[in-house]
Amino acid sequence: MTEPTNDSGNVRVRFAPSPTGYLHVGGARTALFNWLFARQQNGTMILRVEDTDAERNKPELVEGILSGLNWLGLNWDEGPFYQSQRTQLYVDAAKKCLANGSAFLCYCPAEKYVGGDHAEDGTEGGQVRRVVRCSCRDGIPSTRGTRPAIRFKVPIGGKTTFYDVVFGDTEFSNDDIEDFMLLRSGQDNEEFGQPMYHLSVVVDDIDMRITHVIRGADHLSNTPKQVLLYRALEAKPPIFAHLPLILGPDRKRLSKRHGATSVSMYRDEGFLPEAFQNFLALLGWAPGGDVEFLRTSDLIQKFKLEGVSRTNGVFDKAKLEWFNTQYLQHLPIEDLLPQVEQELKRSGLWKEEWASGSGREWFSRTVDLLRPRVRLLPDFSTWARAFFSDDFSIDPAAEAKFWKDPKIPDLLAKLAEKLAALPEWNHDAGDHALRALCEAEGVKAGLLINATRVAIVGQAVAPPLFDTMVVLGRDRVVKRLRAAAPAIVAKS
RNA sequence: GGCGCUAUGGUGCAACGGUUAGCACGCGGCCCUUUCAAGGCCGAAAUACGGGUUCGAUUCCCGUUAGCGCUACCA
Repeated sequence: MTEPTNDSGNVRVRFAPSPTGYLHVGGARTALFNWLFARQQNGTMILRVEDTDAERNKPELVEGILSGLNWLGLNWDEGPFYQSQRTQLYVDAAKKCLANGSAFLCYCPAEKYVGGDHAEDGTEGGQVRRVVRCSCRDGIPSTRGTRPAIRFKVPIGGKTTFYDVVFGDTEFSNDDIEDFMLLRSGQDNEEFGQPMYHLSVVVDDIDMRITHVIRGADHLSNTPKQVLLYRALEAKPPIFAHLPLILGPDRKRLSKRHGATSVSMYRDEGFLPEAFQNFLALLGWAPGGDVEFLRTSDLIQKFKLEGVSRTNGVFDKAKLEWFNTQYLQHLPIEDLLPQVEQELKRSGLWKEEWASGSGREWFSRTVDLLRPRVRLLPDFSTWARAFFSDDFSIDPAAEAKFWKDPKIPDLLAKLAEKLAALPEWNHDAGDHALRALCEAEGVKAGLLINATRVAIVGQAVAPPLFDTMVVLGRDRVVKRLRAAAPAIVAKS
């Protein structure tokens, strides 16, 4: 995945995370939409790490971002490329702008250009300073003896327009665009310092022949600057598609305050990647119509940039959980098995005999029996532990709920012997045996059914009893029943 | 402050000039029942506000309001 490959399709897209944090939900959705579009168009997906800011960049985070993408099944065809290793390209481009008059050497102190949220110091007569046109752009250095930075020389007057697949034709007045920084001023012996975002993005998108820039709508207002840069570098701008932002329940931009915002947290909680993908795809996009359960292949087939919403959306964890249960319940069993296998390996309950043959069949039947009641993958190791291990404990709440009746120990003991003597072992045989016993003892079948469930799986909640007994096998069931009776007596 | 974007139930989407405004999550109720889920049925719940345009506006235009974004020698 590191070597550039020749592209068969002509669509080329990229996902360009900055390693200043983990892969968050919004980034994952951007990556997903790029990926869906690339795969559908038979195009090329490029991964580019935007690590030009040496101070904020944390190289160790790259690995987490890549593994998050891998977990979601979002693979790439070229890269990862690192901008920190491509500095010369950006410097050359900036100098080209300088040479053709579309950029200038700026000697102003940084504070002069500060605006917006950072404008406390830049206030002038109560007015917040915004667009700055300093004298440097006309070749008159504002300050002597300082090292210059390179700024883009935004045209005076006129408009910059571009087409966005999601937001349509968009235009900005050039007079509203500040002369943005291309290259920082140099430190020590450097001629110039680090390249800035707009420069490196545009240079790379040109160099990598990106055809569609699919990214968060927070970049919509940045786009005219980049369009101006494309022109200055004599390149044709790509097609833009800006995606609405993902917000927390309080309608603020999703952040750590909202709990889990990193995709790795969802992986660790035990969500199925395909369910997560399905959920994410439907946040800001819909195929039209009422279908919601869309597997990866469906998404690839139906995805359309034109169908992307322009409205910011709230991340709704309850809906994500619903998607997960849908996948747990409706996935072809063979697609679910490997995930459960992985979970059992993680928790140390896995046995090699379940890997193939009759063991695999048993494993498949058991998972199939369990899955309507599972919400997250780890439930297989915790709630359903008794299905995979003899080392399990009786849930105190289940005990309190279903072992109250003083007749229970005796009934369980009798049931054990009755089951042990059964000529055959299947659902109906167990059913009949239990009901016959209850009739003879004059108790309701429900009483013993519930008590038996607790005895053999340790839980108040489990699959239907007689199916559970079949899956567990006669030996286990009888053994657990025999153990339960004296245990109850001992406690009371 | 300036510029930009957005506005359908609590949430995610649908309806892209004509529907009793649809679906899903969540919520409430009922059914099923061997626990708990699942499933089935039913219910409460929305076009931000004000003007236009039109025979007719959720849909097109303008304004207001609100939210978000950008406004860094961050990305």
